[in-house]
Amino acid sequence: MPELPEVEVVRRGLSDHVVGRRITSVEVTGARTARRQPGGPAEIVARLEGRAVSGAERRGKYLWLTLDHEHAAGADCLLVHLGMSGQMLVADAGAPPVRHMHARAHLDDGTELRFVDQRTFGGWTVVPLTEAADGTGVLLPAPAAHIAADPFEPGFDARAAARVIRRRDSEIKRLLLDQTVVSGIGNIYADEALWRSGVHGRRRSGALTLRVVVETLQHARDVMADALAAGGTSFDALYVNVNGASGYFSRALASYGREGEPCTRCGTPIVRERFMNRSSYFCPSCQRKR
DNA sequence: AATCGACCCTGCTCGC
DNA sequence: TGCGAGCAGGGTCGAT
Repeated sequence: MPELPEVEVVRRGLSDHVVGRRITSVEVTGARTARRQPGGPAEIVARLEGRAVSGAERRGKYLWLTLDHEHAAGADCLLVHLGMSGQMLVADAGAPPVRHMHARAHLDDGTELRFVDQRTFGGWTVVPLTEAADGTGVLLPAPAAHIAADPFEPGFDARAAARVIRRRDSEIKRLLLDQTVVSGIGNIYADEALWRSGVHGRRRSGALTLRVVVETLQHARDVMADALAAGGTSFDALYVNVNGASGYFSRALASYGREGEPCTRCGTPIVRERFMNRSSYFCPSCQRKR
């Protein structure tokens, strides 16, 4: 479900409703939710109980809550990945349980933070913070230290990312989706960015000019900014995650999900193609393979 | 070393 | 109405 804009909406909600709270007790019932945690569910519980949440951070699609600590060297965090269907919900204590809830943390203000995930590709881990592998000096959760900067970060360099893309030998869409090249872009926004720049997703990256790749990355940033502006508006105080972009999806997407509908630029019907075990949508007239 | 396809899950919709 | 196929915005892992 979530690409960068949706994860950012969740982060903002956590910042408003969870940061500053202390975790009083934790339950982790989903084995798959804890599958990345050495020590499993019990380790997550042990390392969260009694801790205060000091911040809500994000890089790309990776989200984490920083935890209070006595010594800088021991800084750690609750790393959350939403996968395809994960939600972080804030509910009043005693609110009825919901289906697919795999973990929850009771907070000292009488609310509880829930992790709900139908397809179970998401997860929680409590991990140390380390410096990013890209040399920006940003602190990242250790398992996400290899993730590249996302287009919204001050340190993001579109030209540098474009040079990496051109140096690699693969299809441009595949590289846009590679979180170690540029993070935050998923299947929808990759298609939208490629539509905006008029590039077919199967073009080999090395065959594109630097300028076109830079433009595509800028389009990715712009389309995600548009989605964030649209999705960030409808916000329910009780729910941290609000499927923020649903209104945006129905109206503003130019290519994704529009198979058979006319391209808004030229009128040619949008085509859907199988790509990496998912779908790609593009305009066969505006976006030529060669 | 880098690239690519298979795979991990559940639930919903669609066509027969 | 029932049933299988296909699809869904994620990442990881092993084979090449």
